[in-house]
Amino acid sequence: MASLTERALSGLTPTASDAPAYLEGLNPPQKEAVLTTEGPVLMLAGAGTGKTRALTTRLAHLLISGRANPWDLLAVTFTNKAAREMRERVGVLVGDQVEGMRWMGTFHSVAALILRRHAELVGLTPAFTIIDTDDQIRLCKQVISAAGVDEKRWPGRGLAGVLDAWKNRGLRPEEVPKDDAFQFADGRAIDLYTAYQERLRTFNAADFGDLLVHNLTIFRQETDILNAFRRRFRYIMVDEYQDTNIAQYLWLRLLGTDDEGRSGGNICVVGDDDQSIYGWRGAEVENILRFEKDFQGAKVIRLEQNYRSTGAILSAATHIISHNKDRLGKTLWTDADHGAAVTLRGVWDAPEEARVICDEIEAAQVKGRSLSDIAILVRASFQMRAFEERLNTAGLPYKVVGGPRFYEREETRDALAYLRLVRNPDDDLSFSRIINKPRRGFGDKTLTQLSQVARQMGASLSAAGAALLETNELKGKSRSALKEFLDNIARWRSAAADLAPGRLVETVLEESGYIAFWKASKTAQAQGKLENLKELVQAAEEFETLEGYLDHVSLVAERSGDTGEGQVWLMTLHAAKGLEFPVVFLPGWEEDIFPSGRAINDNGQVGLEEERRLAYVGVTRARERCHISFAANRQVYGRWQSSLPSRFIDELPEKEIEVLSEPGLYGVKAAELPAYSRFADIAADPERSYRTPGWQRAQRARGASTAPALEGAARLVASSTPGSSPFALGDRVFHQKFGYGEVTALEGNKVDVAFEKAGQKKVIATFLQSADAAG
DNA sequence: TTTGCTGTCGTTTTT
DNA sequence: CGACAGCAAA
Repeated sequence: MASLTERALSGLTPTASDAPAYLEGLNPPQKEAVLTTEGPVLMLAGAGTGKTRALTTRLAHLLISGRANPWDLLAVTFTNKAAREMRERVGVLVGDQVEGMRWMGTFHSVAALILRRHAELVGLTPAFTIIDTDDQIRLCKQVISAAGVDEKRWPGRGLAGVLDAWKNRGLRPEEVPKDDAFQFADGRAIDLYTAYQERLRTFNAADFGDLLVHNLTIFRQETDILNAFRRRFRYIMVDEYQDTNIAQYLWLRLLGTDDEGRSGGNICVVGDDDQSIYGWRGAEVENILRFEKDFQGAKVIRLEQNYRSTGAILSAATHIISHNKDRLGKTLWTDADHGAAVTLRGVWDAPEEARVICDEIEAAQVKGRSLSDIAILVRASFQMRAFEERLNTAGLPYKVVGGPRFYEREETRDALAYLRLVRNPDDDLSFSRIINKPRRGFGDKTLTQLSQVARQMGASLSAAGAALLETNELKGKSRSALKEFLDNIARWRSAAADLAPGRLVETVLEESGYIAFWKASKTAQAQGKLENLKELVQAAEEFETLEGYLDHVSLVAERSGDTGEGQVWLMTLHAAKGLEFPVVFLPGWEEDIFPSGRAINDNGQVGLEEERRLAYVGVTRARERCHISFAANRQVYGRWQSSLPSRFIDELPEKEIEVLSEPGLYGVKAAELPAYSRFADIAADPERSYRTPGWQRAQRARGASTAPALEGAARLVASSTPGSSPFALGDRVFHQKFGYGEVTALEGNKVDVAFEKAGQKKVIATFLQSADAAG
């Protein structure tokens, strides 16, 4: 008897004319991914292969074919943005039904939903508060100090990191391997974890990691609850599976299993092992590499046809990623034209890199390219400064993606603390945040006193405060301030039942004097903060309950966004994942920057492979044009350093690359890296490099400013044997940034120089002149 | 309470 | 170098 899948797949045969319209235009693997509804499915979707389309069509197919009700579909993503996009696109296919998909959201929002239903099983009430990273760190500090651990040596942030890592692995305090205790505070880390969890429980709060870990606890303890969810979630979809951490993986394994515990549920995970770039925050590439073993009978479907990039760009990306070892393996291909070559350019330093790129952007704009078609993707945010400066001078509007978000701002967090305290008077973190904000004469000293009382009583700050008011211990201003504060909270609390969230927020902010506090403030940011508070009230007006609103803010609230229309995009490579742009600039391809020296230092080969995936992600963002560049000198922490071109540059396919650099820069690594000498040849060929528009533009742009040193260097290399240095031990030399020095060692094209001012450095011979010539 | 000094440290970031 | 935290002094 034909399985549902087989019957569904029969719709693919040419004779069937009644294939549903939503399948039209899908390629065969995409169709297969949509129609293979039963059993575990791993959809390996390369960059730009129409993953989201397949995924949303699959959801639509499950609904339209009547296999699942909207409210029984579990569909999880990592970001709210991805969840929203999925919702929109499924909505286009299925209409109103999408409204009923309440289990479509981020891992955290779905886990929070489940936890609210069963909070009491982990010692919380359904109204528990979700605390953010900042509160987490503050709480860690408190725990550290309460435990008498040296706060100098063991900062709160460090503990928060350790706890996060454990929670990412799904570990409760009693489950942490004993040896791991030495990751922090000389072996006391697990005790601190226990104390931290106890305090969270007394506040009736959970941090982000807890949402998942508590879910695991509930599922494991209460089989009935787990089975109820298993029956409900007959179909599960997971986006970006390569980014899941262990806790999320365990969560999915529990849910994606049938009642009898067989790992054969209808779970469909979508991802790309080549785009796993979040190992450093707990993601386990292993999860996706292991999927076929974890879920018996899993079907692997590869989406390999790329609809985004030109052949040249794809070839560059494929070459780079092929240097990684642990891969499931995919071969991307395209019907698109080969397109323009990927360009590679070496420049003198970061400011020049920014200048050259901005010149190209201006040139593209003149040719009618919209600025919002162009993106500059950097490895680390410190690289952005040079670009921002240059974009400003050039008068090019730009939009930085990333940075602090709305709910992370001081005023938002203060306002939220008031609301949380209204909902949950035992929320000590919120209490201590706002008890003296605005200033009420209840300062740190009194707060410490109150904390001690609270600890002795085993009660929250609010409760301890109320008890303290019964006695005569507090006097004067601090007493009246505390009384007024607690009375206010109680009054708002009783008012909360009858007031809409928007009205409540307004009332609280007005009556607490918080608004007045900023109105009276003379700081430059005060006006903006008041506007943000208004925005906060407006946002609250869209919600029916305070709970719904607070969850929205802690789990869903997003960056203040504008569209970036007519602006150049500037962001990190991480932030660019999932996006695409017609024109992409990838600056800073230098050793230590990209690949990041720290990634390799901390994680060796694994770290390097993740960096390489990041390079792959970067290149595959480009649709039409991709421009890679590197600088020979860079200021790091205020010191000039010479840098070597990234090893990833050697992993590019030569024939796809157009070298636009000044020829002098291509002596750079000839000695070490074979690819380099070949690039050097290309660069030395006037047909290939000197006549390119980029070269000519660079010539023009350079003008007279930095020219002498560079051309000096170029001349020098031209007259020397490639790959060897023209200097001898003891030569007195001059370097543009480091000044005068003496050669102390020679190693191929690299020279050790004792500089008079800058000290001992290893530099590239190309950038040295003999001191006489410079003199 | 604000100001200013010193010291530290320095990827990537979502929830 | 520069951001920021923590702390001492006014």
